[in-house]
Amino acid sequence: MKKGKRTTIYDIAAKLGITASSVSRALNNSNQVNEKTRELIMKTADELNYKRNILASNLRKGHSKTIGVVVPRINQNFFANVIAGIEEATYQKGYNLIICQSGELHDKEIQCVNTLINQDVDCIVISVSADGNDYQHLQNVIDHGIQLIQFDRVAEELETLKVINDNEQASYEAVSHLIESGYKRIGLLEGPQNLSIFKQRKVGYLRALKAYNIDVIDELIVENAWTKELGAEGTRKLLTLPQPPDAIFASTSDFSALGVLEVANAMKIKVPAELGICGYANEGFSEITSPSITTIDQFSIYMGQTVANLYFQEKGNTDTVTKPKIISIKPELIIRGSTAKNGKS
Amino acid sequence: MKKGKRTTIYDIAAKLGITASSVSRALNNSNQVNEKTRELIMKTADELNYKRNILASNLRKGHSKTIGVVVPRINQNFFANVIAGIEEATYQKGYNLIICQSGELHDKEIQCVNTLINQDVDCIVISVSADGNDYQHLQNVIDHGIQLIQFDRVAEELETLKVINDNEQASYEAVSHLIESGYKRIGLLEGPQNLSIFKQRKVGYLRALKAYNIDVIDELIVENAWTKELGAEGTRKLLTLPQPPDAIFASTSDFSALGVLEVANAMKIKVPAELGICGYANEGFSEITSPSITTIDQFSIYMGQTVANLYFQEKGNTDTVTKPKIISIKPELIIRGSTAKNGKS
DNA sequence: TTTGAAATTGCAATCGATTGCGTAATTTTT
DNA sequence: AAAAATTACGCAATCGATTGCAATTTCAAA
Repeated sequence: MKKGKRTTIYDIAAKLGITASSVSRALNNSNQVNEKTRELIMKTADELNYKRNILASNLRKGHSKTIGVVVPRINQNFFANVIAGIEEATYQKGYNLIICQSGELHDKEIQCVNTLINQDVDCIVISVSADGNDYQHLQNVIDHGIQLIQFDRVAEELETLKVINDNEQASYEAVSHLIESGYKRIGLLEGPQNLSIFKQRKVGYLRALKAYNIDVIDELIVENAWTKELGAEGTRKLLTLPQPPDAIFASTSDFSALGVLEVANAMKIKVPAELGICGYANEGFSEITSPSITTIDQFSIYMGQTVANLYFQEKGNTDTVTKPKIISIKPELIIRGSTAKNGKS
Repeated sequence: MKKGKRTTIYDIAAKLGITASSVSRALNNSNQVNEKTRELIMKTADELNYKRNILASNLRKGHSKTIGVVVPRINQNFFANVIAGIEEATYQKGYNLIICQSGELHDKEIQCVNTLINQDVDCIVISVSADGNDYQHLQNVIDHGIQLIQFDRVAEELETLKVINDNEQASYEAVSHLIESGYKRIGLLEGPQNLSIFKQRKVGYLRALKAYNIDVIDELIVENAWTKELGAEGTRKLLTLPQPPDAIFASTSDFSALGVLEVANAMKIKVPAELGICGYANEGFSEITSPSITTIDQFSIYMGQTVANLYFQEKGNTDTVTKPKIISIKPELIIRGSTAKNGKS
């Protein structure tokens, strides 16, 4: 085979003295073609090393069998796992994935989405970036008749399909666990409140305090502490307070929880005896710190699969208007050493 | 805009009473179109919310501006980083990425590659799976005139573009470091030898021993210990030997190094005083274990960028035959607590 | 042997954008 | 103002596969 020369259905047809129509039909398992000629076609296709040109096929059929995914960062555990889950579920159905990363930049996110619309993807799956809260570009996706599925970080005001975690409940359970373990002054490291996930986690925190009749102390709540560094910084602030907290819920991530742990270590504050720590996301490392970090597992791979299956399910749906649907996955609290105040873990 | 109805260049042309040719030319910044009409076209395109149908465009142009990536697992730090690097570099050039994971399964790898050929990708970037060493499917890529770039885990016998780490040298330096730190009996956890990367790391290990006049002791070399569990298993075997090693080079990954560390801890063997440990890959967690693990950084994001740039560079190359080219990135030894035998780290 | 129904195959348009070639319109030159 | 040289635009084919409709063939029933 010559470089750059693909064999087409016409080549096959010519060789067999028939029409491309029949070749196409044979290749598509249409029952409108004689069994004998089908076999002949298949054999020849194989001999000529024929590979269908999907571009042409999709152009004709009006779909691309491609799903676009936009995430802040591909190389972040949670997102990598979700993508892995999506890939697994979509690959089986012959769909391809186009991956873009927004890098937490709203502008690049818009660019990515437009690129995907151009690519004629059948569906766009997105977890929005942290900055910006104007969602015209997402509305645009819908207007183009492309299925839109949001996951994890979602724009709540947009009525689309969504797959989320029950952040509030998970957060509530985490804080409840801290309280029941005997911690009394619980600090909160919170994330950017324009992201609903962080807002919900804060609500869960507040609800837990209320449930246990604990007053909310504003100075124990640190804004925007969603990286390891910011987490460490917030922790330093908290632990040098006249009345420092005896537990910190790093609601943004295990990374910030790690920052807490390192500061505590540096300040010779004993974890979990003098300070309880709870993170979020069950990153691989949370299990191997010492002490290991209590955290919340989000079932990220499963989340990806759920997104994919939701798409296929809705695709089969012939209703003209897809009604918004929200699937909520309940995360699981993983109790580890960092909150074993009384030796129980 | 109606759902499912995209505006085409014909719509624009009709509205303006001109031909699609001019619209196309205007949209492609051809200089064969009057400035006035171009502006008119642009404005109308905007009004009609026109988005170019890339499928049609690519079909006509004979390329897809798409690069296919096949890795064993997306959600593995190293690969996620490489992909992030590729994405970053390709996105700027208007290229898209289609991602597939082979799951370390040779058969699925073949499927993935065929899918990508079907998709008419301009280039396939691959890191081969661990099982199987028949590379007909890769030859097939070349035969289809698609650029093939292998990275990290490469099929050496295939003459393609490659981006690799200098595994042997890195391994040599790691083992040299162990020796110079005072360790004398150095065990090796090796990976599947059908993967060249693991073979090279073994060669580096052997070369270092030779350089320092240390005899190779076969019973200190454990085959196929490339997960945390297998690493732990191998370590148990090594440490119960009549003459156990005083250092272990987990040449496969930090995961297996972690396995080593946990077994050592369980057996109350002090690291680094009684046992030195060196891993590979600089996973995020290697920094936060106690002690932290000495390891080798592979510059994974940079590797991804290098792959992408290599593609663009070769694309510009008009030679009919692309000669094989290998770019080797020198990894860096990161010395940490797990090898600080004499207190020096 | 005819007739009718069913099974095959061919014809030609279509998906949307691009581009070589040719013609008309505009500008420049003399 | 006519001739020459540009410039702008249209025509029609093309990329490769799919599909409705028509034409032909096959086969069985009458």
